[in-house]
Amino acid sequence: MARKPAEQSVNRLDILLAAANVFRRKGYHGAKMSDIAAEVDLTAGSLYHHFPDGKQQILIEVLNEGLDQITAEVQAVVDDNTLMPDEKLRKVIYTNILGLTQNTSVAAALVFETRTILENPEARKAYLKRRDSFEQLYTQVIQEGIDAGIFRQVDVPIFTKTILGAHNWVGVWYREGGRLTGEQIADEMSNTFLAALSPIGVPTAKN
Amino acid sequence: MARKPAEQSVNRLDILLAAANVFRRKGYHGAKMSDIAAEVDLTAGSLYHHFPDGKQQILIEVLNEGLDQITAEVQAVVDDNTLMPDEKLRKVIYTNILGLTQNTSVAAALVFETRTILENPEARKAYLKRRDSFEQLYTQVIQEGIDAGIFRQVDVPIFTKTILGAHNWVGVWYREGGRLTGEQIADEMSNTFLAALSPIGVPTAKN
DNA sequence: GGTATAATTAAATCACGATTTGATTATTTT
DNA sequence: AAAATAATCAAATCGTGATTTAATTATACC
Repeated sequence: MARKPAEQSVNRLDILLAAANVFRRKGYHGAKMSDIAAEVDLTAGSLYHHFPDGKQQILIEVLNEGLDQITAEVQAVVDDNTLMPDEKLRKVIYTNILGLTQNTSVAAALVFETRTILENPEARKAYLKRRDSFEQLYTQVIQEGIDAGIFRQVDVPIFTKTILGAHNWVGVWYREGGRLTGEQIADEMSNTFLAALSPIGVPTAKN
Repeated sequence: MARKPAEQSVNRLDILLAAANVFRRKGYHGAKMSDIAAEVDLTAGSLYHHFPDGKQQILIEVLNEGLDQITAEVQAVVDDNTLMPDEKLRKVIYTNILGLTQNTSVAAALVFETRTILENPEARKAYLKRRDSFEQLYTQVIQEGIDAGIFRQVDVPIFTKTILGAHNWVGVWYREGGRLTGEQIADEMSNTFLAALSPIGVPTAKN
């Protein structure tokens, strides 16, 4: 039954990537089906052969695939029990940022287009669940470090959102061929957050 | 000539605020002129009396006003020469975050809708200039601290974007009436970045 | 080679939403 | 209370863009 797909025809993944590119340039609502189609040398109507449920479904799959992939990469680090909390967090941040710089279109979609998917009641719940799981990876690692006395006592949810906000933004401003490589940026940012968690030298709030 | 505006009629600022609210809920492209109008008890057509140039002009003014206001608040702190670099940065961060939590609709627009304005060639240049000036406020304060030997030697542009990314994200997730007040969040986050700049306890990169 | 299925297209359809237009009502000025 | 101007509305207009449809071409399977 399941016949081998033809070699030259486009597949779902091609289309998702193309869509992510167009979304980055114009945003979801600004992206015409014909724009996405053109990106893979098709006509607008042809997309409905691959995605019968249309434009919104394409967005949903871009975000789900994108989030799942980055989650898997980070999860692998979290599951590595040979790492101390500080090394682990450093590697988590590094992995996360490198992932974003390697696929900026999807990274940007995860920042800018999530809101759109959240308006869809069915997709909403599933997506929020995924996103919470992802966020959990960070809270978990940070909490472990605090419990182990390696990190100072921060407000874990806020610190997590601080990291994630900084990360998200990388997907927006990073451009290949810029002053720094993805690796250098990932290094610098993991240094920053590790320093922020260092238990010594905590400044006292003056406000 | 300039007659006093009628007491009950809506003014431009009402409309800009209303638009920001709708933009937050639906995004610029998802926001109908009738949605914005309804928010101030008008019909879609009436908006053209106040904004002859239409929807995009409304967005442009929302972003310009919003950015100008937050810039002014931060600038005032930067100009205070009685502050040491670390106190100054703390206060800058605090002020910035508090500003965002106090007007989340505009804050969200500054994150999500900037891309739209950048597609408009005329508005683009002016807006980028404003945004650069704003970013400069941070790079300047951070650099001063490094030069004074109070901060460790970070990559200033990256550190700035790290801070700004974290800030931007506050405007997205913060909700009034949540676990923490805007002040508490501002405190926590300024602690984080001040700690990150602390010259002692710098962890060595292991990647 | 013939048949079933997949991939694609060109040309409708169809709704929606920004903007325009031509009144109508309110307010201010004198 | 006119006259002028501002604010508003209801009802067109008008283009655009997602989706549908019916046909055409390509590929896989036997």
